[in-house]
Amino acid sequence: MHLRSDLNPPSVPPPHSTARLDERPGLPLCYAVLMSQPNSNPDPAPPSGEAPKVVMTSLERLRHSTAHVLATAVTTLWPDAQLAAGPPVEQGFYYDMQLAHRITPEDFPKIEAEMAKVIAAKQPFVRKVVSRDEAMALGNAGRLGSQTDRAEASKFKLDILNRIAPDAVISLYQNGEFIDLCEGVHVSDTSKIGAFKLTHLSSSYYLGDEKNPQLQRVYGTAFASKKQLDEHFAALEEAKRRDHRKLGAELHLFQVDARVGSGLPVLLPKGAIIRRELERMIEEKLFDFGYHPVYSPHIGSVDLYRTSGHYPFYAESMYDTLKIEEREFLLKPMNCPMHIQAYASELRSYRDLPQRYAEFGTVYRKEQSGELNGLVRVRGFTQDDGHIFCTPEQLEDEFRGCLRMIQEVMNLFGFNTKCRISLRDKVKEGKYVGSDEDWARAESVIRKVVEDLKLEHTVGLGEAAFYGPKLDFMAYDCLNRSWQIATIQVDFGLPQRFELEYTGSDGAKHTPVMIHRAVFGSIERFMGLVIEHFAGSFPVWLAPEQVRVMTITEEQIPYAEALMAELKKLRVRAKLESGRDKIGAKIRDAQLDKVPYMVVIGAKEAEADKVALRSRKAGDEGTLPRTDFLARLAEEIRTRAL
RNA sequence: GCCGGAUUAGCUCAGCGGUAGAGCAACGGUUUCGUAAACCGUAGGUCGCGGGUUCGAAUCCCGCAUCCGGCUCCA
Repeated sequence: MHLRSDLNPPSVPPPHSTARLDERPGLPLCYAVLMSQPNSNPDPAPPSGEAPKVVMTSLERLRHSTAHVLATAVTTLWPDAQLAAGPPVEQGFYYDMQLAHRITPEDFPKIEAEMAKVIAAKQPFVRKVVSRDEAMALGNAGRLGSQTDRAEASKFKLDILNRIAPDAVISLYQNGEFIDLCEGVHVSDTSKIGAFKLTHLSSSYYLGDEKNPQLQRVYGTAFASKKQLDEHFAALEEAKRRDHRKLGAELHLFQVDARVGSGLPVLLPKGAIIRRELERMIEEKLFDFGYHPVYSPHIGSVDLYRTSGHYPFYAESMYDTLKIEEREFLLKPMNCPMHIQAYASELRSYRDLPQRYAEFGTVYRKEQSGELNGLVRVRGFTQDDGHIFCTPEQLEDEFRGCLRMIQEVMNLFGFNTKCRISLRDKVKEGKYVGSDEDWARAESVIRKVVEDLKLEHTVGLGEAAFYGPKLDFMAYDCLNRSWQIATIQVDFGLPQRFELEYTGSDGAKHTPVMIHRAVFGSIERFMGLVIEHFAGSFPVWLAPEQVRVMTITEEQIPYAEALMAELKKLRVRAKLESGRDKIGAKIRDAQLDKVPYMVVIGAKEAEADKVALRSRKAGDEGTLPRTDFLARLAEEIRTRAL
């Protein structure tokens, strides 16, 4: 399980529901597009013949058209290019293509110059509805996604054509000599594209399938005006400033060092404080919600995971087994089988249920090197994992309890998470275990609770765990990439596989139901997202250094030290700065270290038993009695105020 | 893992075929000062690692490592 939160700087467009896409993941993307999108309301498509059905915002439309302009430029420069898909995406657009020339960033000016010509030519986008046969004929002549007939057929376009529903309307869009198989929608002509820029390159697999050919993907972005384009890049720069990897180094929170290993972060003292505070907060919630803490080891018999089904389901992302006296052990990839053993440690009666177990369980997974990312995607991480064993009758209430706990925690941070019901995709045979009835029962509980609470959500087909459906919560990083954080998973399967039982009021043996749940998901990931959410300016309860006391001259050191002693008694993390720097310099240092409260002690304060308070947020707050300050501070920490 | 890019002092970066540079930080000294930078000085780098080309490589070429952006994966 993995999760993200809403940390967007105001200037970056907020994430947006991807419900349409999620609901129909089987669709071959492109042909047209359908994706998420920034801004506002969809504009109606311009009327032209049989109007396209695609719904797009004006910005998406502009970007989709820019993707066609990119394709036009590319096919001018490299007529052999085979185009695949070119949709708008959250930050701009891309076009996937296959061509002999390897495009590099050095090619961008050349391509952009060619695009500028197309835009200057004011080429109209002309929509034409054609029969399947007409489209096939053009594809076979290499004419789709190109400017001329070619020796080689338009292979990807033909493939897409074959995937389009038999009764679908097939449309082409043409600008200049460039014709593309495309569902629409487009701006009226290329001159409507105000400002654009190619941004980066990557590769992609055709239709997103690893088994398909690898394509070159060119990304760009476009806006109606140069001003908006500039603002977009300025906002991106701003967003990068809150990158947890950058802040992690600047604020000495953590380090990922090759000498330890990729994806294996070491939390430095200041980062460790944040993690401890997060854990303490969760521990209080666990107590409130009636959980029993348990502890389990870092390795366990591979048989445990054979029984659960994790092995060999995920064998390729587990580390190799360790052999100890002829028995095989796994570096723990999941905590649940161990918690299951805790449940099975004694006979259970229905009177004992629900049993709720929780642990900060560290697990290790062989993540692909290209996926590693600071604290948010690592190879060893700690789940704030919990497992609830209950009767089927208790399931719904327990599920609600999990949801409430997640909401309480998210509210503490002001996180704005997105919620997704993750279901299995029945097409993917062999990816799941358990009976259809159990899957249906589990899904209905999730849907019922989500609907009762009117929780805004999307549906992710194929996102379920192999043993059951789940409700996942996503948060967003500084670049608006989504990460899974909290999750609640309903599982009828594992209790059966492990033959768990409880004695019912009827005296007969029954199988309990399990809920797997996590609030942070991965503590490391959550920390990374918290860092970005607050841009390193943590609320007092989380701040590694909560108060910095600074003196104007040496005269005030005794008073300042007495204050430090009091702070220590209150378990406030404070540091005394009594050096010979000017107060301006001391304040600047504290401000750069993002210390929430700065206390300035000069002769006047020492004399009157007061403190001159400066907050990171509001600046100089004037003087107040020492005791008032201490009371305010303690209260803010106790309530975990934002 | 795949495609592309990057890697120069603790940090941010300049240098791009001819003896390694700046600012900040660090360290030493001077300054006792009221809300975001006092002054002077010192030290600090086998230019990611390994090979190659060259009279000569931080600069060019080839491998590898790590990081960054995507892709794929994500119990």
